[in-house]
Amino acid sequence: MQVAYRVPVANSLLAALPDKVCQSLLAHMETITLTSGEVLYRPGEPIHHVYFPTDTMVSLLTMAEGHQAIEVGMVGREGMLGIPLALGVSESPVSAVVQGAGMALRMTSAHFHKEFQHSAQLQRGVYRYIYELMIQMTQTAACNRFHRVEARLARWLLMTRDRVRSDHFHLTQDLLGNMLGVRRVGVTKAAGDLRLRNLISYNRGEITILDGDGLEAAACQCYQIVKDMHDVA
Amino acid sequence: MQVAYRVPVANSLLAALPDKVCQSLLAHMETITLTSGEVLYRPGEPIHHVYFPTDTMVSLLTMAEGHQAIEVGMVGREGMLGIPLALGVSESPVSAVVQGAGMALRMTSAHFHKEFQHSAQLQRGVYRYIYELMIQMTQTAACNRFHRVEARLARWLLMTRDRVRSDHFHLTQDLLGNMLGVRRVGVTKAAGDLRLRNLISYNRGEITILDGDGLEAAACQCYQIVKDMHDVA
DNA sequence: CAGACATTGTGCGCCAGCGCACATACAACA
DNA sequence: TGTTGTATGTGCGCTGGCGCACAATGTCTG
Repeated sequence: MQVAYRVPVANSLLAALPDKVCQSLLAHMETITLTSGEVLYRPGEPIHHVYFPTDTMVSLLTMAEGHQAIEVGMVGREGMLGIPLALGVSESPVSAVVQGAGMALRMTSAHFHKEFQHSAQLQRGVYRYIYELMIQMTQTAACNRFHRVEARLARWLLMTRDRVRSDHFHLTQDLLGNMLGVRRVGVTKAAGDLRLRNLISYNRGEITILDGDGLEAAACQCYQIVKDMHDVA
Repeated sequence: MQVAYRVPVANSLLAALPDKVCQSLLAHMETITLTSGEVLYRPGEPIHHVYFPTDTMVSLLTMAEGHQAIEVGMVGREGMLGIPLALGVSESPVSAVVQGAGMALRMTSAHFHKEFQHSAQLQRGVYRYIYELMIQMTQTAACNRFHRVEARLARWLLMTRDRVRSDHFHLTQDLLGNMLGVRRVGVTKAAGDLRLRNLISYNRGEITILDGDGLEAAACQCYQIVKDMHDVA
């Protein structure tokens, strides 16, 4: 007789599912390592896999006419990539770019579709997550419009920390500029300021959060708003 | 014997449903007149009704710390209000404010929930719409970040026209400022410019689009992007 | 070790939009 | 007819972020 003990799953969307459902999903999944800069989806292209990050972070990016990209959402251990499938669409409207290298579970679209049809619990979890992602997106939209670069940078670093579960990650200022929708130089200035205040350190893409509380104080409230939402969830 | 002829439904989300499903929904709906400025949802408050606009337009707004609101989405005859219900959540994350006075069909949350559970077609339609709304939101987010007030104003007017199905509507510059996330004075300037170019006319809140094509030229491409998406849909 | 490249730092002029304050114009109503 | 309130127009100084250009590092590789 088999002992059914629960393997701790590092992705909280999966972990929240009943044991049976979760095991059934895991049976069709593989663990893969995502590397920084990897592009999981491109706008308009079909989705081949869904991903459940465990200790990595993936940015959702939109382009704007003649401009660089801008981040509209962030997916980590609290969520999944490939939600259009749950909405009956098989292509991604946004780019998905891996920011923090790390691990994720993945599964083919076909398998996901099958599991999704068969499990009301999975549906519930995914739909709930879509709701949360929409809140994150709208909050991000307002934030991108109103708040200063320094506060947005602080928020971004904190949100990334929460998803990657580490105070240290690799990311150049150039890429950060793309996330925040500002010039690289704008990041240089904002980051330099945060460093002066001993909140972070960085060197050639190696960023470390030194003072999380201080960074929270420097960030806009958008950080707390999105964080609270996920906690309550 | 009853003659089952098809009543033309002015809401395209409903109209796309099979006759039977559509009739079943209509049986539980009432037609109401929405007046400009009416608030249908407030963030965090429970959703009592879902709405299917026919010739009105409703703005979805988010607040940002210490700032005015900003529009993150726009719902007209192509969609519905109350999508959180379809995602298993009974409260709205955003404000929903009526911009263009007009008619809508509405139905209680309880009835909608029942119908939604029983009709796979309705689910398909609504989920598809959620997907489209997400695209609109992300595009709006990028647009709000990058494009100039004048282009965004032009886009807003065009999108409103498409939803209200009229070249003329009532809206003060002050309210427009809230939509676009800029000062009222910013709207005065941008609108004055559009007027100088004979693209629009306005007087104490009465706005008329004089030259739709010219306005499209003045708008950012975001207009076309979102429009194309709905057409293809 | 030298060269190529990637990353970060700095300076400078520019401008869209902000905040504030005030002026005008029109409408409604007493 | 005057008063009050709403809507629009204008002016002014300020600033955050932009675009551009160049300098100064650190890293990798041949």
